[in-house]
Amino acid sequence: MDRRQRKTRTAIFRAFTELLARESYSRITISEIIEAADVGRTTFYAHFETKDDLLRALWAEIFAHVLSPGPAKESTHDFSREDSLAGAVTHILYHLRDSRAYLRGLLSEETGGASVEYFKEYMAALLEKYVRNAPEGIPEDYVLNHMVCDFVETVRWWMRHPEYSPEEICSFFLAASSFLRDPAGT
Amino acid sequence: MDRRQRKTRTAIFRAFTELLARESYSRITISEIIEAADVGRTTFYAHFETKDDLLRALWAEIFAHVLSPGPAKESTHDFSREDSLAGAVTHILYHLRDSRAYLRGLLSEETGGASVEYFKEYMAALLEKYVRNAPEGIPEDYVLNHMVCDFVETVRWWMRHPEYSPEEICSFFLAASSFLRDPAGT
DNA sequence: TTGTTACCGAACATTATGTTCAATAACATT
DNA sequence: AATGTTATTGAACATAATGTTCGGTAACAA
Repeated sequence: MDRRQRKTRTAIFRAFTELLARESYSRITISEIIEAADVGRTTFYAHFETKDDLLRALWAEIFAHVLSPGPAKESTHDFSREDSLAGAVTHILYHLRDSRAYLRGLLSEETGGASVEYFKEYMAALLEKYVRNAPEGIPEDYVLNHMVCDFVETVRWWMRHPEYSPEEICSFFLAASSFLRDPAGT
Repeated sequence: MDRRQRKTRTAIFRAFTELLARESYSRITISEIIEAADVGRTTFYAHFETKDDLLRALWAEIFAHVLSPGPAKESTHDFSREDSLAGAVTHILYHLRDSRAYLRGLLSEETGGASVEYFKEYMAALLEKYVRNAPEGIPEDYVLNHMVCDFVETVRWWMRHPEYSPEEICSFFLAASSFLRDPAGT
């Protein structure tokens, strides 16, 4: 990729996340982003079609990091057995904590539903395989939807109570999610 | 209240809900509402400060109906013991079903978070007294928040699967909500 | 060196919000 | 029925944000 393109792209992302740390997504205007990133209006639209497109790209970047391969190269934590439910959830929570400065702006109540929906899509893909033991007669997609919503809401709650550790938050989530069963056996 | 005021107010509500049956809240413009209600621009702003204000008023109206007093005058259903959890939840679901035509537009994913937040506020007040048996060490507000989110998500799911009855939906919700305990004993 | 590509900024069209104001019609009161 | 009050109207206006167009400039890759 052209060095110029890379520069503008990161400048826009940096400006966007800095703004998200201070106000919620829906209140941020493209003009604000342009000014903060110090790029021309035309340039922004050369990279992203809409503000929503930028949002989608940001979520993709967050989860690209969460799902990054390699034997747990991140320094902040290390779980040898991330195929366990608690391990996987805690792993995700650690990564989300790295983004906490602007994650609040992404999940705030005033934020339009779009942002939360992107989050849900990624989480649905991650949690799907852990959904087990749905009581008889309850539709499967209801259960998955439920679990994803629970996780999102848990993270949202966490943003308002940052004093808890990823492990504690994980335990709250697991305690509240009666349908989630660990296929590996805890 | 002045008959003219009443007329415009109901005209605006009617236009608003009709539009909500077709598109989600965030996509509806005030100009659309004005045109559909066939009232002057100035008149709209004489009644509501913003579109959000109209939204708040609509939610208030919905729950005014849900919470309407009297010994179950509604014809669609009758529960003599609505102090039971299942009874209360089913009661609410019946009322929400009456609004299903536009409720989907109010809870749709594209809708800004505001609408869902109003819903949550009312539901938190209604469900609060049923929250029981939170596991040791889990904050109470986390649990309540969780339950409310679960209910909202349940209703949202219901809008996409209208073939289920309020009783069935109630059973799904109760099965998924491990923290909710009926103080009356079922 | 040369052709390509990205960036810039200013101008412009478009759309939606919210306000102002003078005229008109509906209302309540006596 | 007359009168003062209040609601509605429509047009005009200010403001703000989105998204596009275009000619010029600078960075890039060969």
